[in-house]
Amino acid sequence: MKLENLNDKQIEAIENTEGPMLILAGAGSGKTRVLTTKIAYLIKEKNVDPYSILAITFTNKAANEMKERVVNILGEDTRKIQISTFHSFGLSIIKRYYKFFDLKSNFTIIDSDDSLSMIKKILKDMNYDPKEINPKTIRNTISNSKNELMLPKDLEKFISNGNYEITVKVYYEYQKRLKTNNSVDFDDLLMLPIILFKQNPDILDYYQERYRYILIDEYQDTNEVQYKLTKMLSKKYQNICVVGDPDQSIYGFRGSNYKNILNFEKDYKNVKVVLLEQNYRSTKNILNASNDIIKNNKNRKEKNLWTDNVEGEKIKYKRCEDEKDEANYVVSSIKKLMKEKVNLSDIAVLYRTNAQSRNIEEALLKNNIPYKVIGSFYFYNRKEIKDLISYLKLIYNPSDDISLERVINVPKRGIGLKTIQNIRTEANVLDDSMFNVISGGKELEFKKLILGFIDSSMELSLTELVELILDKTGIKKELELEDTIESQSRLENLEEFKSITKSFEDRYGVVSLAEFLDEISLVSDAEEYKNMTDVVTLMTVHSAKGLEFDNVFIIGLEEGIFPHSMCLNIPSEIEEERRLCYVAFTRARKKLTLLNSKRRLLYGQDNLNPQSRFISEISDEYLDKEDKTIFNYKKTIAHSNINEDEEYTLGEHVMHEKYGEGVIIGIDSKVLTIAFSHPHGIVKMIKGHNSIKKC
DNA sequence: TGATCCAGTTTTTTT
DNA sequence: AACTGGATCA
Repeated sequence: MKLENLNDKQIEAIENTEGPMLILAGAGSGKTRVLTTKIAYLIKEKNVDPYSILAITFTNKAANEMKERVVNILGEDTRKIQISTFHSFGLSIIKRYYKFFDLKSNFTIIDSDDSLSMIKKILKDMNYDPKEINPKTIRNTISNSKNELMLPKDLEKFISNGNYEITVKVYYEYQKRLKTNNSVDFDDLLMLPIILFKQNPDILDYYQERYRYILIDEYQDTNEVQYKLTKMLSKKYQNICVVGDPDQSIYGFRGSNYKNILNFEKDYKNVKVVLLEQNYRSTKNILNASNDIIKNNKNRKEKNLWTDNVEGEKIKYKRCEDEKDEANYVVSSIKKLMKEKVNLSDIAVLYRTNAQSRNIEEALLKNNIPYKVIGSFYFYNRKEIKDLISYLKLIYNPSDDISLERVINVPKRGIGLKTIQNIRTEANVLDDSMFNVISGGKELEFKKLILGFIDSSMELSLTELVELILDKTGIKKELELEDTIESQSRLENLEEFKSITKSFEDRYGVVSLAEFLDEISLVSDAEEYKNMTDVVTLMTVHSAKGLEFDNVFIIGLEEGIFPHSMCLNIPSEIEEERRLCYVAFTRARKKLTLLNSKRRLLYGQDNLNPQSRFISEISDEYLDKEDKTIFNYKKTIAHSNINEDEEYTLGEHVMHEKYGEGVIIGIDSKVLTIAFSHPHGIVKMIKGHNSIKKC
């Protein structure tokens, strides 16, 4: 196997396959390439069975990409190789040993929203006032405990005050309810395997024997449980290769500890350390500015990231008047790039908080520039989607009380709070699921409906099942009758969900409900299923980790936004914000544009934020502050040639210059929703734009 | 039971 | 500004 186009350090990292290895890989240093090549090298040169390799990545997306790359090098039969996130790896273990945890094989995973509503209900049942006891705090404490491997009885030992006592009580009850619901929460996916291994050395031994070669990506973002799991698995053969960059540790709020990577050399004996310090991604200007920022962190191991790339353009910095102005500046810059024939897929807009996407979205919409927003909230958190998923979960796991309560009266069936309460109490008394104790009334109708779905699910495809649910429950009919803009958009979302199940089936062949539910519980991002080709990407800096783009815009670089106001007074958190900023900067290959605004409407209030300290940390020689662009909002609208008088009707056919023929399925005061054929799908456009013609 | 209204709260980042 | 939850009334 030829190791071409790799530098000495990279080759060293690849060829040393035995024993513990630490790869300190700076941003853009070809880390993913090294990892995939190393996996290929193990299989091809060292005759390691792909079955014996375990590779852990941070996101499912990264896992899929890595798998594709390995399959590309070595062929289809390496597809069985275990490349996944910690969470899905944990799930695979629990699936295999579900009996040990007192679960049934059809257990489901509850998300953190469901955890929260479960905790709220527990507090209510225990007669605590949610104003005095914050359910979120309790959820976080429970989550943190699990990430520290503490069960209720362990937490009990730490009781120091009244609130803690309540937390412990809730924790006990929470665990009990998870069990009657036949479900696990997110943190269980990591904690349960460790409990299993601790109590069953033979099972641990099986996994140790099986996974003789372990590779962990983004090691700087591992938390305590993940650290323990890694350590247990690698103990026997010590062929553990971890990759990471302490400067890119950005998940401290979730319990990640960058010290795990700093301590790696103490944790294992005879560690081989390889430093990847050549950056292949960014221009000198971008890299130098990034270095300028990160060197302000006190708590840091000095490193020297360099590049042979061109000096490149200076980094643009624009201080705007307000957030609208900021969004319009971004859009006008994108238009300029479009004129230079830049692909939209080479452009990303990054921000600190999800809420910031809105202004950008509006501006892009007005100017008819296609985009996608990466982030879970936008899709899976919508009511109609959550309802639909709850139906699916309930069909798969009828013990899932959370899902049952969610949909038992959706659409309205005249089953009120009182009835639900009665069922809940009875279930509690009998220590059974709500579904099982239903025996009469309108509830029985509902139960029969679900039982019917369970029958149908045996012979229908996933998409057909979804269709059936929307139909038989009356969800579809209700929304159609409502016939408002709101209900239209809900219907569209449900259509989109079907296209997700469809593409899921296309991709993996016939899939079971189990597989699909697992996947969407772990892959929170609907965007991963769409193949939108040439669109601008909008996302938080956190989601951008591991990605790269030719052109990057970072918006909201203000004190209070980035760094976030919650962190301003805590030095360690400011350092994390700085690492986050470093991650944002190093996503850019060629062109980086920084923005902020003097005034910003936030939580209904006008805020005057000074420029971010991170901008002040960049040496002037890399910055271009003198932006001469005179930007006029009105001018852009005129420029995009909008004929506001154009009238439309629902169902009308139109022709788009890029997407071809489409049907109007929604009309707003200013915006049209148009369904185009695959792969474009449903697109929103401003009325009367000259790119659409009636036909 | 369900619709509506009002008051109070909230917003960091995510597998 | 937007969303939640609770209270009130039909």
